[in-house]
Amino acid sequence: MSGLRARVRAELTAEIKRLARAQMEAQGPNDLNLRAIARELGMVSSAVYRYFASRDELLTALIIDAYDELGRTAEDADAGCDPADTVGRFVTVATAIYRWARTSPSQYLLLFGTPVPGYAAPIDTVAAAIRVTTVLQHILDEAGRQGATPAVAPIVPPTVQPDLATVRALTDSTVSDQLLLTGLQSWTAMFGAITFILNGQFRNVVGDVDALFGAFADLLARQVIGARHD
Amino acid sequence: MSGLRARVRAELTAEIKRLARAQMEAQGPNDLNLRAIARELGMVSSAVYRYFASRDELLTALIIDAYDELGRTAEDADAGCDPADTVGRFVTVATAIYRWARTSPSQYLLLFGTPVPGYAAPIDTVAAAIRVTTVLQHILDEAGRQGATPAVAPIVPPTVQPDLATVRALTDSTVSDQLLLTGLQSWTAMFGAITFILNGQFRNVVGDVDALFGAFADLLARQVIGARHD
DNA sequence: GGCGCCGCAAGAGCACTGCTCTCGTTTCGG
DNA sequence: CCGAAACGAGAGCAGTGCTCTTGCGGCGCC
Repeated sequence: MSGLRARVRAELTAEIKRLARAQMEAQGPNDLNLRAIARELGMVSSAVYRYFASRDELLTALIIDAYDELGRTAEDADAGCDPADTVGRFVTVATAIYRWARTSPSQYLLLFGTPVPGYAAPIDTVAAAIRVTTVLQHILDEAGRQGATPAVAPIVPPTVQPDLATVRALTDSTVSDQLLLTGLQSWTAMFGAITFILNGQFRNVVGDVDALFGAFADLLARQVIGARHD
Repeated sequence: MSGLRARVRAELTAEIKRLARAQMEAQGPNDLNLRAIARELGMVSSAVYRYFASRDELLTALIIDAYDELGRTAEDADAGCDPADTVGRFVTVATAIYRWARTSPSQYLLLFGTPVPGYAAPIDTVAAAIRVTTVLQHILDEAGRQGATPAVAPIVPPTVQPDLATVRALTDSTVSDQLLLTGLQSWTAMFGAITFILNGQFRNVVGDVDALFGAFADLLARQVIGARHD
């Protein structure tokens, strides 16, 4: 096992993914071109199929890698924070996610952009996707333990209560329905803002989008963790 | 002018767009297939180019139409509201937008999904895009006139103040920077939530996404229009 | 060590795409 | 009424994802 052949294979697999990422970064996340990758590798297109059975399979591998990078980015950012400062943690993690998204927009859009046509995310991606939300949820858990209450109390629809319960179970926390629902809202708002900025939806409207996102992140954190009564 | 030929041309143009929309709805917004449209029309592919010079031009036309539909949807929803009930107006408009997005997801994603590769939205689309935001801004203006204040006061970065000023000028309103920034945040949060739901990001997490969105909309409205001191 | 198997790259080829060009025909407007 | 413009058909070009066959090379087993 682990002969020369296996090593070469691993290297080539990584190289293909690297080139694929570079290509997406250069010309949008949607037109991943197997033949161009093969060309850059000095191979013929059919040879690439020895490493990835199809374009979708390569895409899946890239998605998993991206989820992992995103998760690691969030974890690293959170690790450098004062654990008790939940507002600071949220802002720090949000900023780190935003920076990563700006650095490699095509990878971010691979995860949160429009899914490619006919592509159904395999189960493999789910595990990788949980990582970043776990970080966010841990912050929420800590806030809950500190007795935090959202600035505006949401109305929790009865039909989503079971869903909240399963989400809560992921980190076996004890946050209230209201805090959890507000947290969910803030997370989608954060990812939504990043997607908006990346897609250029604020073009010709807001110049300093970095500052805008910073203001959003701060606002979101304080909307979720509004008051603390012990 | 307006001879038989012109009428046939207008009809065929509309028919091409109709088929394009149907095709997108059937198999994702990204693979708009000119040849398939020509086939369904009983024409040869080159004939379609008499009506749209390129795939991008057809796409642009569809985008403008979609922005118009979205704007009209928002306007109609707002028209049926008590003008003074700003929270109710926001929730009503948001719900109408959400319903439209669920009805024709590919059209919504055409506007708020990942832009197609290499496609730069022409100026024509900008005018159409303003319509829906104008509705939302009018609601915010009314709230401002009533002396509303956001539930959590945002920190307004100095660099975005001029941007806020230009946004404010669009409806020559007098809302405060804080209210306007919070409004901007709520709008991106709303569109972000819809995009999340449409992209299936909540799959296997939340079952009743309709109820979830309703809760989000209500929460957002009350976060923006928090207190009123006259 | 040798041998057979399997991984590998190459090349041709299929069905498809967006788009261009040419060529008769039809329709409109001065 | 007649030339110009608009139109549809068809062939064709360059490109795509993917398949199949054909040799060549490293690998493990006896």
